[in-house]
Amino acid sequence: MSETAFGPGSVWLRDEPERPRPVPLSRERIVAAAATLLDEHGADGLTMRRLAQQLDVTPTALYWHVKTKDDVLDLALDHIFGDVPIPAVTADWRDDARALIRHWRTAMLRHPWAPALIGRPMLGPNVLARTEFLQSALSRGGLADLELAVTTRLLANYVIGAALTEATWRGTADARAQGEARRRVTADPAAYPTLNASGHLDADRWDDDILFERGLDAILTATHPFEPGS
Amino acid sequence: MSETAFGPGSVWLRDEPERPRPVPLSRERIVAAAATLLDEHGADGLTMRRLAQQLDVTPTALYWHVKTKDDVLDLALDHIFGDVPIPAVTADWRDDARALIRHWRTAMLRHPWAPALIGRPMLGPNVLARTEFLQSALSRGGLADLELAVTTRLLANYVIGAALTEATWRGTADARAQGEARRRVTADPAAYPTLNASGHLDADRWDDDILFERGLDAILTATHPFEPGS
DNA sequence: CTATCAACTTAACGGCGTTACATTCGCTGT
DNA sequence: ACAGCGAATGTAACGCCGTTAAGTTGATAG
Repeated sequence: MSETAFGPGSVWLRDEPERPRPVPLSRERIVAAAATLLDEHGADGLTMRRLAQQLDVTPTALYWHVKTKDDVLDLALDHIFGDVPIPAVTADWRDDARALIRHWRTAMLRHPWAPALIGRPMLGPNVLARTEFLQSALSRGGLADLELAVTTRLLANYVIGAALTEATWRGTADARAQGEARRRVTADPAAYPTLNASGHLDADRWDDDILFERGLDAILTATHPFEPGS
Repeated sequence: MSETAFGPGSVWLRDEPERPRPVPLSRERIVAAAATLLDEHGADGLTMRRLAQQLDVTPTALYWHVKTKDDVLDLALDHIFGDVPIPAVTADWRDDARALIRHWRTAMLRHPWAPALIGRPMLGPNVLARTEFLQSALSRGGLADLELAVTTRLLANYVIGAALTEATWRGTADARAQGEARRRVTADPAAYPTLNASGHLDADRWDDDILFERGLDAILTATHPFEPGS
């Protein structure tokens, strides 16, 4: 015993909090917590107050590390792009591009709040790194200048649109609206002949993964500048 | 004078409001006002209170015609799809599809808040009508079953993604972030060789309209089932 | 003339993002 | 050992938000 049994130095009598500030706050901790909250409660479930509570901190403390809530969202969006694996470079540039886009979509579907958040800059380091890989794969395939720009945008916009619509479709709340829309379509076959014939509103007529993959194939096979091997 | 000069019947002394309820409220008036407000003040600028004020009504009055604010957003989104002209059917199904998609993009860019609002059902009557036209054009081209579903989604996702990213890019606030991103990229040419070479962050290197059009061409020329004329 | 019911208002609740200001913590120089 | 100081967090509050419960009006029908 290094102190007298119940002297003022006894641990049990001191009322200081056990771990007053165990881990200091930081931008990264905030962003990680935000991403978790978004995964659990959706986009509307993220509030500064909840975020602070999750970090054992008052809401205002966040504003030391972050300027505004929109900043948190921007950072969270770029954060999850860190989950998109950058594939190894292979001999087939098309496979490389395909792999990246596939990973891209998968990551966004794993965090369904993310697609809806695009509509923000998308200029974070993680996004930039993925874009660099994509463009390098395409230019390895011989694309340059306008062709390169067109295809980059085509692929990026396709995966963004796909993730957005698929994430939307999977939202549980849609079930009712979806059913009502189908009823409206089937009720008026004259107005919607093709929609009825194709079963476009039958959610499970075609598998989303297959549809996406075939679309991706269509883009990439349409992309043939001069074949570098010829 | 049909009344005594200052009798109780004089118009000037009666304090009844001139036009107590000139135009009754209605779902359509609400949606139209919402769309206007969204155009003027952006997505964050639409408040039930502001909306009510614009309609000379108490905020709560809106809730008689509409269940929730999200309803207003859904309706406003479908509303602007009414602005997408449905092209006349021509001999070239590709031209038909192209025209619709073009109109689609134009409408969304005219209302930059709209792309960010997708991430909602998109099952309103106006959207359905446009989708019907698109699918009918494609099936006129000989597409069916899986091919039809793939191409429909490909086109829809492309235009959605394009509108979303373009509307984002044009947001004024991005100027700073955009500059900073470019600085980061140019500062580290080893990490972003292709991005630097291609000028992917130079916003005005390529015209958005041209990029979109070429991408659309790529999709449509890649789409050749059996040519119906052969 | 009164009953009904749709359409709107009054009042308020709880939660939100954000700010101005006070407080504490941890270090640095003496 | 301690003063001082800036970085990091807390307190309190402002104004706005979406939404609800309960009252009030105004036309219409019996």
